[in-house]
Amino acid sequence: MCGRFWNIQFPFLHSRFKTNWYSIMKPISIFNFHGMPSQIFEPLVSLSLLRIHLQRSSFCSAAAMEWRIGLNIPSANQLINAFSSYCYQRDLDKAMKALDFMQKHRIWADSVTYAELIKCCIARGAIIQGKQVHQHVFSNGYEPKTFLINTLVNMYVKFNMLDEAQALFDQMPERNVVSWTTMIAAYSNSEFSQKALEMLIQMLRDGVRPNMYTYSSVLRACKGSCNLAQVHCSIIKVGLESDVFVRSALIDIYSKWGELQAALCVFNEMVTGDLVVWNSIIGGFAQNSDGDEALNLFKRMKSFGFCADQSTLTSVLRACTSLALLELGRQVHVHVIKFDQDLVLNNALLDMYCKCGSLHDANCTFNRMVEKDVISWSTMIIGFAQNGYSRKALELFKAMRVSGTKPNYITILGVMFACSHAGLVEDGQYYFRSMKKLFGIDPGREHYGCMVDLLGRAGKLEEAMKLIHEMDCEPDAVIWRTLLGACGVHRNMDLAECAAKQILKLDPDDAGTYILLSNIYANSQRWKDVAQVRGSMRDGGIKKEPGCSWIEINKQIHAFILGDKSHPQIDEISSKLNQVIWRLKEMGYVPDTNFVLQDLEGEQSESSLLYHSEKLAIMFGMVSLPKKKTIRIRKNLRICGDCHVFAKLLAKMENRCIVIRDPIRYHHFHDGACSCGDYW
DNA sequence: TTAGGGTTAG
Repeated sequence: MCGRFWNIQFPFLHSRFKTNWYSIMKPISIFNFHGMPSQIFEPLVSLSLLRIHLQRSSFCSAAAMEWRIGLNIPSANQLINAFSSYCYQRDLDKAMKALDFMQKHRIWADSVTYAELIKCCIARGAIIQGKQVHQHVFSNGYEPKTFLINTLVNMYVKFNMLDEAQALFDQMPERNVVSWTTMIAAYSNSEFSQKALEMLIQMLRDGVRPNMYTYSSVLRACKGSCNLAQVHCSIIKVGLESDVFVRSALIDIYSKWGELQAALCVFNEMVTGDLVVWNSIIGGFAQNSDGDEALNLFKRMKSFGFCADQSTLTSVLRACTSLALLELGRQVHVHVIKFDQDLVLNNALLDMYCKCGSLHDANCTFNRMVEKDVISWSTMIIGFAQNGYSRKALELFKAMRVSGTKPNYITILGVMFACSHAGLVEDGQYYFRSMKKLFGIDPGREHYGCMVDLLGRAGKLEEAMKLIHEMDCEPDAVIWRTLLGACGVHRNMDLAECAAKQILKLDPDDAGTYILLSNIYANSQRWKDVAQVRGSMRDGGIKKEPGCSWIEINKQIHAFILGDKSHPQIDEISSKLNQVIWRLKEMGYVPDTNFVLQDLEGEQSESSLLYHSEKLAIMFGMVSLPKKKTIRIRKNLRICGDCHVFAKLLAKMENRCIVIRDPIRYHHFHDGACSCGDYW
């Protein structure tokens, strides 16, 4: 019992509810209504019976007992006190029974107690009870304080009942900064984020000064740099730019809009920050694929004495994922153990192992996870599919369905990716045709893209083209590029020209399209057309992105670019490469100069082919790592056919695994074969 | 005494 509630805090209760025999008698009928057996009302009921009922029965029956046996006479104060006690104990059922009693007898508690009850309703998702509290505090002319109405508005927001929240907000006789901020936060988190910005303007017009709570909420509603700049100016004007909540929200929103330099400026102005501000800036860089900077900031954070929490580690893992830093990722895993039950962190760990090509570690992590959600399952399915284990991906999808986890848009995309990369045309078509019926998911542009890939790879180019024309939405450059790639494989010149035309309409500077088209012409000996494509590229100043490969050795990342001889060990690497090629040629390796044509910027000779960046990176792995250690490479462009053959033969000759991650998928080379089954 | 910031899959 909370002593302070023994004092009547609302003097008007005396006038509304007089504690006399008449008023005490009234509850008796209520108690009977609640089902008390009539014999309980006999005056000679024993104390032990009372104890039993106090333990088993509701507040109302206990209060009735107390009154009947004359041990205690419940006054309005006592009833309010009991109600408060139930509210603070979060005993919702008893509190609601007491509330019902109070409602019938026009008794009101204080705002703080109702706020506690509302918190309890929110925590339990008890909408009906929450509405009863709302009705009670507005009944019989009672005028709740602004504080209490704010709490009710917040309750509707938490129940995702924005219309009810807005209606109550509109009825408020006066609104303070909390009232406005509650609604602004609600709209910022909703699909009506523009409304949050409109409310900020209305609030200022009403003469209510926004505070740090308001700004940290409204920032999330900013769409684009224009809104953001205006809100940022407003923050500076009211002198709130140094608040850590506002600062982290600013960093976060600038990062979300890709304005990392602006985010960094906000961060660098900080004199005393907290862990969340550090997490905001690290997360910002990690999410914008700048893993290097994210890791640098993480090092700085540690030098300032901050300890990483689950959010920090999640971003650090994401940085490792984008850079394919398996060894560093493994070190982070040691710290993840501290937060073993954190689902989001475990999902990030799982993704790191998948994207770093270590499926064994990924599978162990997945199997150890106590809690799995749709992201965990999707990550593992996509991980299997991208690493060339399509059958395992489909088996896991079946297990997911058995587990009862509902697949979503991305899960189905992963399943279709598995089908397209394993040539499982019938399975892919089945999932595509039945996804709406089986899972309630409408096929989106990406699903169509997977189907075009599936049909195109299988040589069903006309069917792929037909599907593009059947799409509900406009096909984008990615879909046309997929078709163009398939036309290259199956040498369909007419369709290739049509697809290339569509891509260049949508993305006129796409170097990849010019190169693909040029290769298709070259493979058919159409040299005039090859020259025309190259001329267009030259005239348009369009340059191919240079091929680059990265390898992690002793926590250092080494980058290799075709023709770049700046690496300090380049002589050793070149010498090793020449030895290896000589030995491979003895095994029957013949450089496939068809692929020289892909490299329009480089020398068109066998030597340029032999110095493709992944070959250099593999050689550096060979001279730097222990003999049996897997060599893991990440590269920015798709692997060419010659490097693919080279890696397969080398893996067999050296009896070691080589893993190459390209922008689309992974190649695990082992014993003369690749996990992609030469189908990529 | 009500309102606020950072983390996961294509």
